[in-house]
Amino acid sequence: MLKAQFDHTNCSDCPIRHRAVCAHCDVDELEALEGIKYYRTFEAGQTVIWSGDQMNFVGSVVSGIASLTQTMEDGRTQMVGLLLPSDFVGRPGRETAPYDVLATTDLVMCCFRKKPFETLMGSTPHIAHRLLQMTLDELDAAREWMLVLGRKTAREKIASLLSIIARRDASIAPKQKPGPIVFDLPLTREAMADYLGLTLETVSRQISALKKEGVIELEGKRHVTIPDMRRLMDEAGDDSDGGFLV
Amino acid sequence: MLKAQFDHTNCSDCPIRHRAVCAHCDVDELEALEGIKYYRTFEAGQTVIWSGDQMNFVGSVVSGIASLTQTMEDGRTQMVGLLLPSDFVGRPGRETAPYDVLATTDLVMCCFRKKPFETLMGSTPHIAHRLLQMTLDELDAAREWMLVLGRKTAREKIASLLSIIARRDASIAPKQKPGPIVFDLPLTREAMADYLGLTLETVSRQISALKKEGVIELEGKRHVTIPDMRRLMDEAGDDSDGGFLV
DNA sequence: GGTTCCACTTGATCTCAGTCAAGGTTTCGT
DNA sequence: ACGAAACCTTGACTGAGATCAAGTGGAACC
Repeated sequence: MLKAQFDHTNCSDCPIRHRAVCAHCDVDELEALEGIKYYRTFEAGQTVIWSGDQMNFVGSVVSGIASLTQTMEDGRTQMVGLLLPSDFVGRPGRETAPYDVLATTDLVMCCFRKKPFETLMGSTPHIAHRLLQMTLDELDAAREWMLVLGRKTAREKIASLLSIIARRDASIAPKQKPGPIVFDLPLTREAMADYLGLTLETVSRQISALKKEGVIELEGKRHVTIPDMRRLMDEAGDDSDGGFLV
Repeated sequence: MLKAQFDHTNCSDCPIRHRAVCAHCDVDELEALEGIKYYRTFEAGQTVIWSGDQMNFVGSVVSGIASLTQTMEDGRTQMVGLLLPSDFVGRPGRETAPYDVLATTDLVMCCFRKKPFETLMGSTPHIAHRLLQMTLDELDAAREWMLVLGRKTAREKIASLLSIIARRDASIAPKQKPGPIVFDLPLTREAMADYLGLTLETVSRQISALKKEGVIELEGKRHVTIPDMRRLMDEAGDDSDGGFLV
């Protein structure tokens, strides 16, 4: 039994809550994964993969944040997804990347070579199922975000983003106290603007406004405290506190 | 061999290009599908399923158009997907619908009872694969649409929508001549506005403008001719004519 | 310790799309 | 044929967010 080599205690890099398909948590056929799994690290700002490039791996984020970004010829850009630790990247059965993947912060990814991974998927229906589930989740998140982009005001957009990051952060370090939520913004104002379909100036102004009105507290430019999560979510226009994730 | 009972000639309702998982095209285990497949029809404006409802079927659109819509408490709505003939609806492994499904026109759907369908999926990896592929396509389309919602001008949004409908229409009746493209708009101005994150007045104005400038021709309010597809796509800000579909 | 660079903030102004309002057309029921 | 209800168009005005521009604060690098 090879399992011992790959169990959680042997893999300090991977967080326990590895939602993605991963040797440590999901696959008994560990022999099949030996040699096709590897780690890659990126510095903040580096491009993981360019839109249109050959994509010969799939994988999941171990630490750091990556973004999926689309760009028009004239330079307008829209972030179409945010990859937080445990999120999966890649398209089984797709040759090229449909958008740029950028390391927003320093980034560690746990990758699998694509071909063998696909083979494994063919012989392990359980993985295909898992992947389908995850893709459906992503689709829901994308569609939820369409409502944000299409119908919310700048202020609501900012509040929506903050509450997503807060919730996501809390679930990774699930010390869910009833008290204030504290986290560091992993995105620059510009990255937030690209995610929200705004300009960085508008982002800055709205954050200042939320701060002045006490909805959030700021220490420096990135360290955020949310004294009352309920209030933030009201600002976001969300009714359901039902957990949609990025 | 039961196949004869279900082959294309026996199913006048279903279009040949049934992209979805369907007894006629994809499954040899036809016995398994007998009794779990049925047709439902809806009139324009009817609700197929409400957000939050129990969803006990999956299926695909045979004819007509359905929309996936999200609504905020204050009534703002955003369409998050358009279901054209051959598109799939439903969430294997999900209990409740995440958004409203509305019949935008008169609608015929080819449905499968969910439980047996899931069972079948478990025993037929081929279907799970197909479904994963389709979900990934939908995800790409949703993300492409995020760029439209977040970064395009009203004019570009209209042009984007028209070119999607035109392309989609052409692929269903693939008589792809190089000449002008002709089709009927399946959406009201209001529905277009909900899809594009605009108001119906703005939609109307932009369509009038495109008409005045000869980018499109209109006969009545719905019958559209596109004399030069290339020009429309320039207006949409799309560079790649690469086929992204709704 | 100063210079440089980068991320951010704030102000002034402009513009695109939203809002409010009125009127036109088509369709459908009686 | 008439009236009502959808659906669509157009105009005048308003306002949220974009654009342009100047300035602040902190970290890194000689």
